[in-house]
Amino acid sequence: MLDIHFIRENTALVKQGMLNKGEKETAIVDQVLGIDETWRKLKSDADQLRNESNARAKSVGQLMSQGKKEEAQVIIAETAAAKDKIKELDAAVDATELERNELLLRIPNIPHTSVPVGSTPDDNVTVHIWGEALTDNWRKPHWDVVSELGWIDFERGVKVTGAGFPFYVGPAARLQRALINYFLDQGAKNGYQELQAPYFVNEDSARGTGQIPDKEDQMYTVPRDGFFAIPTAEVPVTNFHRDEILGSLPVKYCAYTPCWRREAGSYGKDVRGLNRLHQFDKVELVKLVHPDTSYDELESLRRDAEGLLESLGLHYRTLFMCTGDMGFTQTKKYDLEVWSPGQKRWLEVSSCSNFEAFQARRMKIRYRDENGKPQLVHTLNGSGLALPRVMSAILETYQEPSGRILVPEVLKGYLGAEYL
RNA sequence: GGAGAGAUGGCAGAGCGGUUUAAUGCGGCGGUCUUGAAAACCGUUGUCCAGCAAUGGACCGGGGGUUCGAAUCCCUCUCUCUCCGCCA
Repeated sequence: MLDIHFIRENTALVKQGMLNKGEKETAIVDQVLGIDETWRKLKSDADQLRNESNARAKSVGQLMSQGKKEEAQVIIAETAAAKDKIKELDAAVDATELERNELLLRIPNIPHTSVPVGSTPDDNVTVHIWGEALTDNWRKPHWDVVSELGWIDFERGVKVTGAGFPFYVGPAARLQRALINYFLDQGAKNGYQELQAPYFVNEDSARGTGQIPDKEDQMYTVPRDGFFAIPTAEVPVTNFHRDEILGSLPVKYCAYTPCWRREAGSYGKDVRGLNRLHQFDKVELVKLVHPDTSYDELESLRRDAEGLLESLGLHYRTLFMCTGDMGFTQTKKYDLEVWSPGQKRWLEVSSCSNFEAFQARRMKIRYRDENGKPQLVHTLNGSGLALPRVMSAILETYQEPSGRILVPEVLKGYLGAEYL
């Protein structure tokens, strides 16, 4: 969430940022400012009454210890009315604060000034292209490849769980495992500490990274225990340091986890084969950094992710996302899209974002500045990388006319074979 | 799952109804001394909210209650530890 002081002092900027992100109206900003003003008034009234009450209680104590019981009784009698008033004010303060915070959670982060203003994917800017697009017509889409070879069993996945929960069989399972190991090893080389994280999180964690409110519907839940199945490792890994003051920055983590997403409303070619699943594997990169360095850290994060695609020899492009195509929580975002030669289309395999202090404020993740005062860190994350679409791209890029699939050079050591 | 014990500042650890504005020690920071360092000594050192500031308020695991007054008493929840049970 945004700082209420910032909203107070930069009201127009916040409203413009909301509009650029595609929000239809900004009334919520005025609403939150009004409620904040009420809250501050109530709070100072309550503080003052409490101050008087504390002073009275203290003088009762003094009189009692001096044996002046009757004088003490007089003050005790005076106190009854004030007591009720304090209780009443406290209730009003709490209710107002709750309302204010609920509204604050619903105001999006505002885009960085460098971000192109736009409302559709056409307004995204391609900032980097690597490799050449394979366009041979003999290349089959990955779903044909895997069904002919029996490497991915979608039907049995439907039987056992439902659509979007496939089984990977034999070589596909091994390729998946090789990719996970390769990504984690590269993460370690780039200075990210490996973390094995919980696959379920509590409500506070889901709120910390911004899944709650409003995006609950994207997550699977375990109602009986109050858990959410993680939609990305970003949630547990960023929350690792929730409510902490960090000793040194930056802090960099990589983590492999499965991810679960309900993906309500998706259909058609978007969900064909491995394009969009309810459960998929991903290696995630997370950084907690000093505010002065966060945009440099975003560039190096992006390069770390791009390096993985390059070493795998996969044609990709990097998009600088426009204001309207960014999420609720980001200030700046790059998407990496890999070329799928069988489908002849781009597939998103990584999203690298800076959140500035938006998540850190919710999670109270801080460091100490040169004066020893706690300050909020900036948080960033990026996929490094999402597995199924990388796998599609490999199956389509490395297939030979004979139907065999060559193993990318960097994975040969992991798989111990030339061909899958 | 059952029984018992516990949760206090960066850490350790007192306090169990009114000089607690949370003792004391360690650690951190500043200083004296020293060519420099160590040791010793002196000072200082929590977080959050409102306020330009002075200042005021909140916080002793979370929530609620008793009281003029709660770290301290009561209820409740969560977590940790010890023992028993179960178990990959």
